[in-house]
Amino acid sequence: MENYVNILRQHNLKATPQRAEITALLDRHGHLSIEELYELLKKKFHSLSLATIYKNINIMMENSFITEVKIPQQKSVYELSKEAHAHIVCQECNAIEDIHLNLEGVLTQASQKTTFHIDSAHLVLKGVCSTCRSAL
Amino acid sequence: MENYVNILRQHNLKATPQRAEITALLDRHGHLSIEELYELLKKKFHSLSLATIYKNINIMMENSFITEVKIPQQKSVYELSKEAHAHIVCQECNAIEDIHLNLEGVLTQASQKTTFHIDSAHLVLKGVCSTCRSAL
DNA sequence: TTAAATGCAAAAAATTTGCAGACGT
DNA sequence: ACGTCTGCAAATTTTTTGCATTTAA
Repeated sequence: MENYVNILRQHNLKATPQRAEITALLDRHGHLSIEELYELLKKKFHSLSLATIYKNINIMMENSFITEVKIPQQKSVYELSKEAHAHIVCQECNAIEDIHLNLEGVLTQASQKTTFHIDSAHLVLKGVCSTCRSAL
Repeated sequence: MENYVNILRQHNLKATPQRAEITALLDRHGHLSIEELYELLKKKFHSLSLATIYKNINIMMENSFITEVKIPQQKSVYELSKEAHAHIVCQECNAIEDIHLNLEGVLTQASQKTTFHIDSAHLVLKGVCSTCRSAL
């Protein structure tokens, strides 16, 4: 947990216990929605306010400490910022996995087909995870 | 406009004037947010209710007539459903362009790196359009 | 010690619902 | 004529804000 305190400070965020726990939860779970975070945080901080979560999510995003992942047909989830990567989401159980892909090919294609200068790519794949697939 | 009436009916939607106009606006503008739609619709239907927009957006999505496009750091926009394609968004002026890309390469990569069975891909590119670029 | 964070309550914004009257088919 | 849609008002849900108190540094 001392770990999380340091990484918070590196992002110019005061290391409060609530923030350390948010960090720990995101680290452990990978991706969590606001309500999921709230439910989990409340176990440790009984008097926790939703407002605190929103304020922290917002400042953590401003400081590029966490990133929002917008997923078609679902609520947004948040993750600790890391190098660019894609996501794959299970349509059955909503499990989310990070997946590192080489997008050079598509980015080259894209630059040829548009007059935009491209800065970043956000890719979300939808499918069915192996657990759900074997359960069918 | 007769056109829009037909395409609405093909999707099992009663062709009301409000719906025809929503269709026309999406067809003309490509991508619109809820508030943009509301502002534009109000010009034609002074007594229009936001509730009507929400109800229509929802039923149109259920009937796969329109599709929501979720964009990082911005409000969602809606478009008439068409064959799968990616989007490129200007960070300066929020302009959105459709872009058809061949994703075979990444999908192949992805299937090799995950145990998920992949059904669809949602790709949003971020960058700067040529107009904004020359304005810098 | 001081600026910033928390928690609470209230406010604002976004979305949904219920219902009476109007309208599409 | 029937079932659905619209518009309005009210209800929910989601997110933000203000302020007194606490707390990290």
